[in-house]
Amino acid sequence: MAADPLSRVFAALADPTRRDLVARLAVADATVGDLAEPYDVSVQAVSKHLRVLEDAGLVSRSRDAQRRPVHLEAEVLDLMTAWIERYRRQAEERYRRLDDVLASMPDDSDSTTGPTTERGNPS
Amino acid sequence: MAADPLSRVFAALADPTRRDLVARLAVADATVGDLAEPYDVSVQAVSKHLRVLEDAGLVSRSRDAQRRPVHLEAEVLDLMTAWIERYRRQAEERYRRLDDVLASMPDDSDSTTGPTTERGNPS
DNA sequence: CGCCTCCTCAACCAAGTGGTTGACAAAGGT
DNA sequence: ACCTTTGTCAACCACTTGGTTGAGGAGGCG
Repeated sequence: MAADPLSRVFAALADPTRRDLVARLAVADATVGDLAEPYDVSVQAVSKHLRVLEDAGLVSRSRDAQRRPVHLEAEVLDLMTAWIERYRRQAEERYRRLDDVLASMPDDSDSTTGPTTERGNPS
Repeated sequence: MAADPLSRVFAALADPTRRDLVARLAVADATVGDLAEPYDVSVQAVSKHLRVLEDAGLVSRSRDAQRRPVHLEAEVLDLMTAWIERYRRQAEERYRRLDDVLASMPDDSDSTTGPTTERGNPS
């Protein structure tokens, strides 16, 4: 399974059931049984989902008698927002610069096809 | 494949190669060949990755002769940040309230074990 | 002690994923 | 007109995934 943390977090949240679990855990800690109840899948399936979330660092399980209360570790979410925001902003910045270029260019029928012209090719 | 848009976006970014593609596309549009060059996988593999990104709405492909310049559609990222932020904030809020409760409670040796006590059990 | 509850582990299965290779369409270059 | 470049489609493969059932461990309860 994907070694890097970021992939694990993204993958963990790529499942609707898992996202719903996170949503519910944002409200309150809960036991596996409580969490499983609304969905019509087995408790084992939910337990597996929780393990995925745990491996992603999104959730922690402690002990309370036979119960294993699940707790949301929300900090990991910042990892994602950091990544996302970085590139969203970068893309925005690029569009802004492109607009500037286009604005300062009266008309040039060759470059209207695409911005491919200013590509910085590696190697 | 996961029907809902949010799952598709999360799943799309759960792969390091795909995240790298997004990162590079944030800088500039590029052709499939350009994008494939740095990785030591086939062009077909990259083309597949791009399709996943496209299905997630993260990327669009146009035409320029035989080339198919790929363009990043950064707006979809907001879908994710919206989701993430919502629950991160909700969790934070909860911790704040819990702190308040604990602060207003001098000492109660029974409730120190866990916050399980204030669980709102359904049905 | 014996049972019942809560949960995980193990084995299995169908479907999806990331990769490969091979064939081929589309468009230019010569 | 050919050949080359650029990219997709299709078939195939190993592996992962989300689900199932069955067994079992850990810990109260009568």
